[in-house]
Amino acid sequence: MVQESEQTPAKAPPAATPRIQDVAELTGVSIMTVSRAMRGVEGVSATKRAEILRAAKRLGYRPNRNAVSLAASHSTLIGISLPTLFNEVFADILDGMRRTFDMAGFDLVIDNSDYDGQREEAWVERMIDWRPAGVILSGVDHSQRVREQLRGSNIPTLEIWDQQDDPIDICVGVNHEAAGAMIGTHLMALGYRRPAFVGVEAGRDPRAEKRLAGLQRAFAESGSQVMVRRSEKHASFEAGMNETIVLLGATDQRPDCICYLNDHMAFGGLSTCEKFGIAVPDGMGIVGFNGLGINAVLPKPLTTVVTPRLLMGSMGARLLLARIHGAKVERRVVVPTELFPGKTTQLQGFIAAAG
Amino acid sequence: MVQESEQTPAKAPPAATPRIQDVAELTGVSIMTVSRAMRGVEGVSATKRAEILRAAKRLGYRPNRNAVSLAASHSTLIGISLPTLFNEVFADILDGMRRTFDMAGFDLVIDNSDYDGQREEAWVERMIDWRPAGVILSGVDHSQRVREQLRGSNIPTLEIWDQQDDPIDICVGVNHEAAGAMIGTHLMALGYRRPAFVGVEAGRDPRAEKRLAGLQRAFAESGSQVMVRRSEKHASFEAGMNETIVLLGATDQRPDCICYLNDHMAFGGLSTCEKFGIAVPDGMGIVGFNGLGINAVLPKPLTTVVTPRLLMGSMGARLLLARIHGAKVERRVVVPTELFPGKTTQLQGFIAAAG
DNA sequence: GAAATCAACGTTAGCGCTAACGTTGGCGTT
DNA sequence: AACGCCAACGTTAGCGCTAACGTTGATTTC
Repeated sequence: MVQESEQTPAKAPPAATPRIQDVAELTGVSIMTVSRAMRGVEGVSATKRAEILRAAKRLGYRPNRNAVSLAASHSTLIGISLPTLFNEVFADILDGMRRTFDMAGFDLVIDNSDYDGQREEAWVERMIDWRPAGVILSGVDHSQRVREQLRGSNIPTLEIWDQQDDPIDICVGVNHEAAGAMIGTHLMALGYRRPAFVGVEAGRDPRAEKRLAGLQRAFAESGSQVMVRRSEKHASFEAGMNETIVLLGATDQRPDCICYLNDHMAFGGLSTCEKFGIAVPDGMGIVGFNGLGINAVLPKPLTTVVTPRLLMGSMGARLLLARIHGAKVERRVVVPTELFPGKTTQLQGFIAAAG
Repeated sequence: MVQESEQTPAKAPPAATPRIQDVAELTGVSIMTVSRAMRGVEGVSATKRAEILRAAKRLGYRPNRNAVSLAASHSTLIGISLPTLFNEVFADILDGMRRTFDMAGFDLVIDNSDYDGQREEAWVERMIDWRPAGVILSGVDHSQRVREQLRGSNIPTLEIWDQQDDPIDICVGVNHEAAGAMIGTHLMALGYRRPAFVGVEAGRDPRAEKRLAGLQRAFAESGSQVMVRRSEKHASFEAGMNETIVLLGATDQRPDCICYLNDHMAFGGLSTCEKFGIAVPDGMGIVGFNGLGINAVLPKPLTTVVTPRLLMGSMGARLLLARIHGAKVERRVVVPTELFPGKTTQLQGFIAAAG
């Protein structure tokens, strides 16, 4: 009989989580009006909007994001791939971006690739399956496939921390080659002639390689070769110590200054020199990179290059947001770096003793 | 005329991204069969499955995760809230979990709360809107609202790094109070009687407070009070230096040993002591926490408590996965810690010189 | 050899929302 | 008074997939 369906109102199985329908019924409007009210788009009178919002709050209604994402054909997720999380640089960049995305209502899906291109490639592919509002990659060195996939799917993409003329979409970063050259020029002016560089295995950190290239270019002017040591481990205090020990052991051609991949490594190098009784900066110049927090309290602050990581993060985030909202934005933003002359290099030029 | 619709086949607007429908048409089966084949569930012959998979690959078809999430009433996202990312402990825990979730096809939505309960609360609420497969929180100290929301929404929840009898759902962690007591007992056995503790502001790190409580409980047996210094900054090398300087300045009641919130702080303390000409361990005992990487290469390794962070991460991840798949699992797992006697505390008991 | 069984599929009905378009009634215009 | 216009709603048709329940034909059972 027809009665049955009336006796058992099919509409409301005691739903645990309220749906938009429930709010609509409670307020006596259509679900479309609720949708409009919730999203804050126009087409609802102020009175009704307030009423709907009150009802939603009373029911504890919150839009199901999966449904929103499907209906809107894109999610409010932002995918972000970093090489590693245990690194002050990326932690700072992330921190700079977080607030901006948070306030705009986006959630971050984070992955760390361990500096592995394959992993990044696989992750980008999976990320696209979420139809994210945007994707953020670190650096500008990505496989052709990654570039194609992101461009093809038309997802706003930000490359951060490094930069180039032809980014996938937009980029905000430091000119690493120039930063390296800046260090080299500075060291040459101070009279250093036997430079060394301590980094990690080639390919593990493309930005560091660019800085090395800049360093080499600068020193080439005085005909100086840059000795290069690459650690197989992370760019840490420990690795800095180990590689420095090796460099100090080269008695025939011991360098007169060492540039490190970052401040942590440089601090390890500084400690090693002091432990071995080598005076810094008189017997050895030490240069770090990034201007990390640790440098502010070291008894002997490192000569380093300060990178504006928080700024880069927030700027990148705002740019990507603008891009997501369809605004025309700069494709390439180069943020400035600054050389900080610490106490681990000479104060002024000196004549290097012949090797 | 009716012809129109036939002349313009409405089925295929030159879709950029292929849908399940496209694969179905290409293979000549229903979309349901494609769905089954893609997900690897039974109900498809091996031949047809292979054929479908080949077609999907050829078209570059990948399921839209938003649609999957909506249809399945839950997503393959795992929300994870950490107090901070710039911290080896949480980076390690995250690292331990990552692989497991990665292989199982889950993506991580990460947030860092900056040790702010309000932020965590807001994030949990927003996270639930994604109907995530699971949620991971750090520690066991959460607001009542967070507990209710997660329990009410029936989302598998893992609390990690700390533990208690009544977790929201399941927990995997260290017994911090016991670890603190272990340190205290050890120090007392070595003859130390004027202990100090260096941490951060109360409430910022509940785990550290529990360790302090354990330390106090142990030392109470010998009637010793624990001097407490709290930094307003992060628990870093720098903060360790600063607070140690203050403690060393207390000439009337200078402590004979200092326990730090973590190894980084302890290293800062060690450096400070050496800088001030205070012999370690003879003039001062130094104890860290966690057994971080840095300790492996320090010339004078710290006495510390080693926490199995990677293990905790992978164990937690596997447990949560099992929970997600409906298995009955332990609600509470306490992972063991180990005291590592370094060279920053006495090797055996000594009679403390009277203050 | 008829009924029962079971892989291997297909059909139907949504998941919970939004885009796009349709409707209504009040107000100004000439 | 007839018309146009425009807020302020409602209706319709999906977004792309899966759960649950058919259907079918070949194989098994006694």
